[in-house]
Amino acid sequence: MTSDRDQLLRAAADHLARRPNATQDEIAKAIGISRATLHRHFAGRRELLAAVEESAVTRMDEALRAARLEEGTATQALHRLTTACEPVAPFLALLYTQGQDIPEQTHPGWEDIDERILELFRRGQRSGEFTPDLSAAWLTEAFYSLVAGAAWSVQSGRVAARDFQHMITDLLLHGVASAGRPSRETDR
Amino acid sequence: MTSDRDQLLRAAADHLARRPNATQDEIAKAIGISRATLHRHFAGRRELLAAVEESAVTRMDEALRAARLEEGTATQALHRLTTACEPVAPFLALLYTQGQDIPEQTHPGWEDIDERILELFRRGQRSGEFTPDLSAAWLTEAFYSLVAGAAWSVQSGRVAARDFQHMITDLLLHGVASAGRPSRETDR
DNA sequence: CTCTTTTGCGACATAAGTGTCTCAAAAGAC
DNA sequence: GTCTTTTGAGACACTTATGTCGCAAAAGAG
Repeated sequence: MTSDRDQLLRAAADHLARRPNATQDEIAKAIGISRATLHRHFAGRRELLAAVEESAVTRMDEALRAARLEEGTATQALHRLTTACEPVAPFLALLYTQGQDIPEQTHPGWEDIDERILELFRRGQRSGEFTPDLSAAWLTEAFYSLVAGAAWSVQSGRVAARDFQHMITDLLLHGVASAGRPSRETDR
Repeated sequence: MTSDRDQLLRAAADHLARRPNATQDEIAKAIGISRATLHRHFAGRRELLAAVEESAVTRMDEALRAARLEEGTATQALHRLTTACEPVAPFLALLYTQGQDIPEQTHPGWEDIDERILELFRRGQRSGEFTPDLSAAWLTEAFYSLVAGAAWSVQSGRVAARDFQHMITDLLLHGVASAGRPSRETDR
């Protein structure tokens, strides 16, 4: 039984998102391999988390590239961003459980990622699509929070995976108040 | 130097929110007491987290009671809820780092709390104030996510504490898109 | 099929963190 | 001021988890 490292990483990340204090022994059991094998791939918790983060940064980078945030309206770009983030969401949810200082301080890649998302919100504000009443910093934080929250809800079965993109962007763009909400076609 | 248990709990929770894997030794140092004293108040990590959760449930219960969610419009109630949650937000942020299964499974109090928030969103949907396009389950999850995200942002200095209530409810009610946003007075 | 690589198991060594205890010092109460 | 309570420090015992190793079995490659 040869294990695909990426698959192991994903399964381990999933388990850790639910049980952030899990031991290596517990993780190994949960994903169906031996502790020795887990150790051969990720020599301890530190290295496992570092691999998760590395993977998250790489995938977020790819997602952002695929989303081409400078093209089209800011609203369209936000849709593309959310869709592109979906496969990375479980990783982001896990990183949230490790504390807020990890992303910013341990991997330089986050700075660039944050800056690009921040710039999207700023662009939307400059173009008049997005309100200037809420700071771009808060909007970026809110975006991450909603993505992580959605990932957890999907994982726990409270909401359907197919609604991921829609529920985040709909709430982020239009909020919950009925008054002022666009009809279904106005977004595009 | 006599330590106030509640104050210790608060300080420990703050530290743990930033460093979820911190040892008791590290926590004790960070909050300025000895490990022995920390142990006298909270006999180990398990007991510390249990105290945090107990405190969070109690405070959320009080917050919900103070917010009187059945009174007035759902929109008004949401404002009151967010304001009332503010002092509990750092505890909620910490509980997020401990995994999503902790709140629902370890303390029965969360069920009641969740149900009351869920009911607020449902009430808003029934009255036509809130859109039926987004599930109440997602809205409840999103509410928690934004509260935790705001708590982290305030803690890290990225946004100002005085903006807590406004930035959450504004985003949750109206979203970020300029089109369709109410003027400043339409909320009340 | 053979040969190579990967894996799991079990045992034990090692490391890190927690629990416990004593006692003097510090702080609180009156 | 005296007496009581709380605290911190240090030492050591205990617990838990991780690291390491050898080797046979399982799996993969050709």
